[in-house]
Amino acid sequence: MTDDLFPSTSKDDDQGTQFASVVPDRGIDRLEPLTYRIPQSLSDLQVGDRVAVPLGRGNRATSGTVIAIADHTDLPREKIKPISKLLGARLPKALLNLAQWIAHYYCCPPGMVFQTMVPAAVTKAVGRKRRVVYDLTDTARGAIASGAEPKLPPTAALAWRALIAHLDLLPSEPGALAHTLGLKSIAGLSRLEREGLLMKRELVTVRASGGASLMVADPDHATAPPLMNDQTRAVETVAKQLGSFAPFLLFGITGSGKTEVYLALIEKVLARGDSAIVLVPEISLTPQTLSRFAARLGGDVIAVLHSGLTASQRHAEWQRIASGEAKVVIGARSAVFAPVTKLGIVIVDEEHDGSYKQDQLPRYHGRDVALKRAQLENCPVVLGSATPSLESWHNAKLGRFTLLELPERAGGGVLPKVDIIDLIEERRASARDRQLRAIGPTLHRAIARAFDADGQVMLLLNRRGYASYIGCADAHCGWTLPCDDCDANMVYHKERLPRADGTKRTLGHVKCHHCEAMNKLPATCPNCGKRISLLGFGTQRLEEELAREFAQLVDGETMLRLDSDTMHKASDYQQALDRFRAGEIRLLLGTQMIAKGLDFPNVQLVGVVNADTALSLPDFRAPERTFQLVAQVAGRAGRSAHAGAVARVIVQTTDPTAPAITFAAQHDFTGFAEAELAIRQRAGLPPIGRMARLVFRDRAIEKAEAAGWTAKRALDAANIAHLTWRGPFPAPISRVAGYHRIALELLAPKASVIQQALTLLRNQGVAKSDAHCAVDVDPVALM
DNA sequence: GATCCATGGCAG
DNA sequence: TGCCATGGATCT
Repeated sequence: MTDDLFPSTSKDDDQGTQFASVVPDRGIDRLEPLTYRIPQSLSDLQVGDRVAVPLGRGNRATSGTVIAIADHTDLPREKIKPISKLLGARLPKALLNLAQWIAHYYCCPPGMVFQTMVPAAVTKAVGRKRRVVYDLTDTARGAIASGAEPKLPPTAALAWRALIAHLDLLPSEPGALAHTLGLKSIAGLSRLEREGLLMKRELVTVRASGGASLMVADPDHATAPPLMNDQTRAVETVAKQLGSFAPFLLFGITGSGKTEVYLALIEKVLARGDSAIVLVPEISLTPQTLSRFAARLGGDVIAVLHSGLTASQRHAEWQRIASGEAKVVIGARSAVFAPVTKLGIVIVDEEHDGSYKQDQLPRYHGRDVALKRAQLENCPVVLGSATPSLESWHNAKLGRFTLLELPERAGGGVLPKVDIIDLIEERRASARDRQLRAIGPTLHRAIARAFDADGQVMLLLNRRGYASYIGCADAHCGWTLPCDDCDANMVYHKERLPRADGTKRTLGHVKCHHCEAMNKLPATCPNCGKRISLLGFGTQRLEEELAREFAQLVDGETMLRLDSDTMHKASDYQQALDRFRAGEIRLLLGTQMIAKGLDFPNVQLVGVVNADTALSLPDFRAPERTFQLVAQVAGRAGRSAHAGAVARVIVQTTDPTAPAITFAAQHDFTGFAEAELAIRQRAGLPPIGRMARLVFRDRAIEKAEAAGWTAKRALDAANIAHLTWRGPFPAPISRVAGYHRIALELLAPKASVIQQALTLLRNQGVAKSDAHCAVDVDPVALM
């Protein structure tokens, strides 16, 4: 009515025009989306659609997500640009809400979240093919249903009869259809089109190319083994909650059959017509794991998302999920964003694993996002672990999560005996021969015994390279070789490169593990001119020592080293584990990579070469990580009752009374958790309190410090109740790749208080997640 | 006076 | 995040 009273030209232009709120895929740190006009050609645009829009003065084409559609806008008309085109992907509503929660909770730009949610291959539509196909019209369907043949000239009639005999061929491209129907030409088909019986339409498909085949169903796992009582109880408890939000902590010792619980639950979810998301750490995403799921659930229903996929495979898998064809999604951290429509359950296996936390923007935690998603979609979420994070354990103790326990091994096997060996004692005992060894006499004897009994051995050493630092041979000089650009020592690496004649030459160099710096080993100490010493043990040096001490160990033949230097692709890792399982490899050594390699029945000895490496880090979670590492690797031994052989675990440490180690040796998670939680309680640390961490980085230390102090002063002035903060102080690694790092830690008893502080800092522009400032909410590593 | 480059504001 | 305008520093 007001239209008649106040006619305006722009109103006429606006007739029927709609506007979309679009979040561009950029690190634009503002929570308000941008408004775009929806052109006539895109009138079927929907909320959740991924679109291309012009952005900025140069109107650069940018991908973005439509989060709202409205009939009008208060913005001046001339500011508004039109949406360029649809990108052919649509996010379900729950993911839109999830993205906005993440942007707020983790203090990061919403566009970055959408960019993370939708794989680049999907945005770029890698492998997409558009085909024009023939399909039946409604008239044709009616004719077929009635059984009456329409009146047609001879060629068309011939085509029609051929067509109704092979309806399964539709939709199909005209040429191919004519050929498979045995027609001489497409003339008959085009006549059918003119008669209104066939129509042309566009069919969009994604062709996945390259890469290895994703899954082979493993026949050994085709049928469900009978569940034990605890497993049945766990399945029933969770199943009762299907259709509503309910978090569970499935605490099951290694080998207790957590996977069977997951499978049984997924079967129930599928029976309801719902979908399931299974998160696993990237390293556990092996063909073994996948084939077990495929054998039980059927490969067609499963989609896999992992780093080894080609771009087109990733796109194809994503579309299979979005279309509802694939109902079970298995993947690493980012699979929590799988665009399933009717989510029935989320499973987070090895929920304690640190790799669930993304260490780049957006710094989200896959497990916590899984919990939020389950809450938004009203479904249960099951967190599984043999060594739960203290966060989840605490939540279970408080009754926020329902605790489900699997205290027994499925095959009836027993947990191995763990011996703690004091490295200082060992060195004293072997002081006579002057050679410094990584393996003390006790572990040495145990390895020999395991070989005598024809068993296999796994050794864990959580340090890459040969020598972890380089120093002057003269202890009085005290010089060590640092990285020029980082606050860290250079690590000596010894590469054995093959020569043309088949022999190998040894090439040594020093590397920085924080930046890409690489140098030659200096010949002498630059400080006093004396000799250089290679100090500390890494996996390469351990490998060399083993080859020297045990004649049966030949590198690459009977012994294999597994760390990020030898494992370049997922398939290398896979192949290594296969060779170990087959028994060809007698001894497997490596970093924490070896702690997760499923089960190896013939492992008689697991050795932790130095349990102190993780324990001595300046991070309040160091004991928790040490406990997890020792407990997880110990679980590799004696997974099945092996005839006549008692599996053994030896943990070497210079701190044999450390609770993280003694509790792990007794397989006593509960004891460790109680002791450690008491410590956290006293310090107000997570999970009792909540934490966020700001790291200010700059090439100029004064600037980083100034930013830290500005933030601190803003907090001082804000006077937020129950908030405490520490710093600014230099981060434990105070410089990385030339950037100084100044940290400020926020602590509060509740997450909401942390959120209040971050919102304040964000609004004042003091902490805004960019190149100069990293905001880490619920950090898992404090380095 | 021209040009180079670090810095900051902005994107509908 | 990535672009572009801005202005101060530096070279010719």
